[in-house]
Amino acid sequence: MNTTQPAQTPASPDAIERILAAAETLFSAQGFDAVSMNAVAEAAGVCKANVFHHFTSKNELYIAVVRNACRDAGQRLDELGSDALPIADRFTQFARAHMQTILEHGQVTRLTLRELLRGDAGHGQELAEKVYGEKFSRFVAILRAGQSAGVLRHDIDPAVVATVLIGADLFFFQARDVLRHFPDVSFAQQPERYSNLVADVLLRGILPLSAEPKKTGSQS
Amino acid sequence: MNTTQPAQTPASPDAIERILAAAETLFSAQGFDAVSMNAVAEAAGVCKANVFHHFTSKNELYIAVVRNACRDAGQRLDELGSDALPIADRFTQFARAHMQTILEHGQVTRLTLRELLRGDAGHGQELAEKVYGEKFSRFVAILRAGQSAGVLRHDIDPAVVATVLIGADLFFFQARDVLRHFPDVSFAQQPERYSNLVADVLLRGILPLSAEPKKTGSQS
DNA sequence: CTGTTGACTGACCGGTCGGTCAATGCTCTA
DNA sequence: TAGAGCATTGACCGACCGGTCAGTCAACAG
Repeated sequence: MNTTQPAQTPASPDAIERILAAAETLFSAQGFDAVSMNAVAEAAGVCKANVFHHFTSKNELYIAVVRNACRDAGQRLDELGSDALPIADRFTQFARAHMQTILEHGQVTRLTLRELLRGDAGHGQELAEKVYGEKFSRFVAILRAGQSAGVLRHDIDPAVVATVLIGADLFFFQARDVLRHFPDVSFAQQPERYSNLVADVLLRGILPLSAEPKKTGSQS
Repeated sequence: MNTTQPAQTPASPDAIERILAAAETLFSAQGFDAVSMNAVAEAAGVCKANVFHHFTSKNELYIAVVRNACRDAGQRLDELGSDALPIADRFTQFARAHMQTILEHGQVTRLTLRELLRGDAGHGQELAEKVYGEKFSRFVAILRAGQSAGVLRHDIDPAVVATVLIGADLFFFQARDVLRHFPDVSFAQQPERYSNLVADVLLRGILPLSAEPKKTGSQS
């Protein structure tokens, strides 16, 4: 007789989640090598041997953390449907959503960047490919649709645009604290404003394009 | 009586350089924590104690490596003078030079990116600020000059353009191996072509800007 | 020759690492 | 009540870590 759950394992799933949460925090903050299993266990409030009971090795725990963390990321990107909007607004909207996702899931972002920097055997590199590949393909598809509709230049590579946008956002995320000290930078602490500025540059370029169109408004 | 140098230390500077070179290779490839002083010593062909004889601690060795490595980077950027060239060509030239610098000094780039990802106490963060700040300011100055000359849009933030370009290049550098597996990406192994494409997008934007200007050539 | 200096080494230190293992609960079944 | 099954634990292991130390050796100075 149980309320709802059989409670066969009174604290075990709780422990697993606590371990994963603690490991995610520590790994994203300090990196793989700098985090000891003892530290994970202590932060999770369990014994170290218990961590090894649930996860075969440190590597498996790390992979589980990455996998678990990536699952939640990149969902906000789905809210940008609204095919009715003009392409420029959709683009700006996507840029802003992407930046928001990066900032809100800072731990996952850091984790992924660390994984990118490893590149050794490709532990979670497959993860990065899968997760980022999803975002990437979706964004490229939007751009391609814009090209087909004639509202985007035909002679650009959508994948380049996507790469530039993602790179610009990730670099902003990584280098905020450094950029803050550059005298030319005024947006280091205003990610939303940065997103808008980036989207503007990517949309219209930096050349006045023969005759400067002045303020053309947004569209049509 | 000596030729030129007293040669008081016949092999010592050689050893120091070998240690620094080995440490740079290892640190950039595996990161700070994953590299042991024993590995550095072995790769340098000296005893571990000798490494500690020349460098007080592992941290000091790491800082020396970063400092030594950063000194050489960012020199190729000086060759982009040629004020006579039109702004579009200068921009493309800078973008290509920046990418070349990143790729040629791959170890330093990786080292700097790792340093960015740490962010803790800011060991080499000052280094990153100094080195990257130099490139950054120089590039921003070029863009500002272009604005003053009226050949660049006035309503853009040059620092944003610089950030986007640097971020796009660094992300390309980090994620080449991942991007290679994306079906939409055709430039993962052609950094020069990627540079040109990025420069083109940044210069002209992705919007056709009312009437598509067709192939405008490079410049009047 | 003797004395000094500094590069260099092998052996070693305390400590921490990832990982193992036997034993102890605790819950559910019968 | 007996016991199967799993979560949990403390004690423990060998390996390796960053760092130290006493001492060797070659090159100079006097």
